[in-house]
Amino acid sequence: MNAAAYVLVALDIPSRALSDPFTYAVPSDLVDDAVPGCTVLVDFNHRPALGYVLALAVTPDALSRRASEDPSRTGRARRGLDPRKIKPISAVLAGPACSDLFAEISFWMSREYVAPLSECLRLFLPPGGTPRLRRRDDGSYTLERPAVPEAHERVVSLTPEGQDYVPPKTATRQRQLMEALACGPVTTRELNLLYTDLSAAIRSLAKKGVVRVDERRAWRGIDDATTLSSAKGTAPRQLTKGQQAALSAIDAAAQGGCGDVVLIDGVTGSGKTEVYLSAIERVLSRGRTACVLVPEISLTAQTVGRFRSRFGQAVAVFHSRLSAGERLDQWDMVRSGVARVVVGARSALFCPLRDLGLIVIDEEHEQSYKQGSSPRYHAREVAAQMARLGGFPLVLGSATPSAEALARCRQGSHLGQHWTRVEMPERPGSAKLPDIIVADLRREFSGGGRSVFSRPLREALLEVAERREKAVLLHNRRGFAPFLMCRDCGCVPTCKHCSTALTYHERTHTLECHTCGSVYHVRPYPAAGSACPKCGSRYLAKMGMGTQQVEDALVALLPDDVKVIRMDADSTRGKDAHKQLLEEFDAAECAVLLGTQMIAKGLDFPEVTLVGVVIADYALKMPDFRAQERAYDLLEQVAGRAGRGDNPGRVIIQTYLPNDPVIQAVAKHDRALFVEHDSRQRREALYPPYVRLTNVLVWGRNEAAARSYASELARITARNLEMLPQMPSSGMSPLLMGPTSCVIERAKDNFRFHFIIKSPVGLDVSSAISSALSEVGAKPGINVSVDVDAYDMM
DNA sequence: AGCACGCCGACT
DNA sequence: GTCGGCGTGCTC
Repeated sequence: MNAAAYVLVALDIPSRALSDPFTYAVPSDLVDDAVPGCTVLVDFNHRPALGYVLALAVTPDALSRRASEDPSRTGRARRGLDPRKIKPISAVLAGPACSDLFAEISFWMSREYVAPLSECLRLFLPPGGTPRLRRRDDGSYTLERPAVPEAHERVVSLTPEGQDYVPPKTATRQRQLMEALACGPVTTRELNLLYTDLSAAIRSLAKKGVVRVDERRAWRGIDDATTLSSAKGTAPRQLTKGQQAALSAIDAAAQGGCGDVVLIDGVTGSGKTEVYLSAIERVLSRGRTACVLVPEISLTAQTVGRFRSRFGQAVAVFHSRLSAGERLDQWDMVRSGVARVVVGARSALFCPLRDLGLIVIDEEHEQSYKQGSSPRYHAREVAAQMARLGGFPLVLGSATPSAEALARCRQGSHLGQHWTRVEMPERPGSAKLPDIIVADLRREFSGGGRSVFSRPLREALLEVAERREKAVLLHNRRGFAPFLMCRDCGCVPTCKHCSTALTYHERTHTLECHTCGSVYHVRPYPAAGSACPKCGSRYLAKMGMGTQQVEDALVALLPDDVKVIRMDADSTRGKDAHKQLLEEFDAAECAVLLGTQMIAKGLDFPEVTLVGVVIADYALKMPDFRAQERAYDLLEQVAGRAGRGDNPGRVIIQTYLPNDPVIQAVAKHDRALFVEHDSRQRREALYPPYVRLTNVLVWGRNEAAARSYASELARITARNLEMLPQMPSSGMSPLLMGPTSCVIERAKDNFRFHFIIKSPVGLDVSSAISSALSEVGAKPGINVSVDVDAYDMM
């Protein structure tokens, strides 16, 4: 017997100060249950605490050595642990529920992203399914068990003896039941859909031994429509050259066993999904499992359907719209091994797949792969780490790869992994690239045009109406919202608690703060009573355009028989609203789909002959070094919606900046033009991927305290950065800028300060910040958030 | 995180 | 003389 007497436990207390695991002894009666990944109750500092078992050992030394061996730990070396201090674990509360890599990946994430270990571990836990400890007012603790119950269903089947049973002539219900069971077992739920209450018949036939009823675990979250029609989709007979090249690159990476990365750089419609499916097929045939990440926005029934029709029952799906019960069941499908392929958003990376053999990240450049709250990880980086540890390939796919991925492929390797780019240029079938017309709004304006639509777009829309075709109109509101401005003094109303400009909501006549949610009632000019908060002028007027306003202009322009469908965050709030609106657009004879970026991704309607971009400039002129990349991606994607059928289609982009390189590159179908422009700018201004960029945010109610904490933290961090072994080959030393107040200076009555670190790739910024944090120490009322490889720096 | 220990002011 | 404020420090 090799019973482990000791375990390494990570406490479920989210504090950076408690990110080191603790050693506990295992009483002999718990030896069988205390396995890695299980939840335990321990006594910690004379009070109960929850923890997760990370590793087992026969002696306590083995565990402490493991922790101190870690070369990245910069604190003073862990002294030998006094064996008398070791306490036993009190109980095992839940079984192991984790993917194989959970302990190593949590450690890595905790260090890399300067996050509490327990926050990283929680990502791996069953959704809403672990016990929690609650402290009551009297100081005692109570254990809360998971609130989401498992679902079961009952299956009725014919017994061997019951095959030939003939019900009495008068027993209609029994005959119906026998009829239904003739082609195999049926669930009681299905019987209730087809017939009226058969429960009495089931009961009496079960008593006679003709049928039997089995209860089994039900998997909520599987769309019946897609599984019932699971006519297995098969691979196309012939793959394109590009697809074959991509597959052999993936094979080579799998053979290598070093966790190499393959970037599939293929235009929209070049068949990337087919490459994923084929690669997954090979992984499954080797008895391993696969995980596919898709941006939340394109996680539609269409996408999931492709996987389910190929792999049927074996596919679990994770996205934000699942209910708690559905989420738990999908998760259990993975844990129990029923599902061997997972398709989901960012967090699907952490579901309990065993023998993971492949990770695919589709639309690799998408921002949504970066988590916006602690631990602020990037799914691409976590996946790369998993691939490295598991020795399996990571496949990235994109039509507009991120600058980061392109740079690593150009380099050939990154942090010990090979990065290979495979190009898939061809668009199968007859589909041709659409013509792109840039409509110069400056000229429109000076010519007296005050309409939402320029002449070319107006005419094109009318032609679509006349020819009974379809059009897609993009109105991107990200980073831009309608606001009020005083025409006399130029003042823009801002939130009392936050310094953000308030957005104007026409329907409710309210100004809303999108940082804290405050609502102010106001009416703009020409309503009576409109007034500027500063100078009192009546001319407080609306600026910018909401989707509503574009919709109104569209309805006014087009004849009544053209259907106008608006799709944005507001109109897709309901459960299936997204799907319903798309179906409506599909069914219409002649229609215009007007929407925000959600319409740019993944929809495939061959009858669309016109794509219009109402104004491209909001996306371009954001104060963010990635704005150009995002704008290019958005325009490219939306342009790809045209010309999917036989008609090549037209794209019209309205802009005040017709000479901008991004617009030019899109218009000329020349990505190289954009990549060259963007990478030159990034290199010159020292932005990723040429450096790593880390944002450290400090906030608190007391302005002076927050400011001085930020400068102290910055000072110590700068000192630590200098102490790190430098990287002369990079040609730069780390740079710390700030601290300064944030773009959003105040939020929810907190004052916000931040500093930014630009460091050579490969330098351990995280440890410099970590040790600065523990040196400066926590201060009540002051919060710190560290964002390594930050995306949002407002 | 949370709680104990500890060292200085205003109270029965 | 004690009660209690919350500033460091430790928890396997």
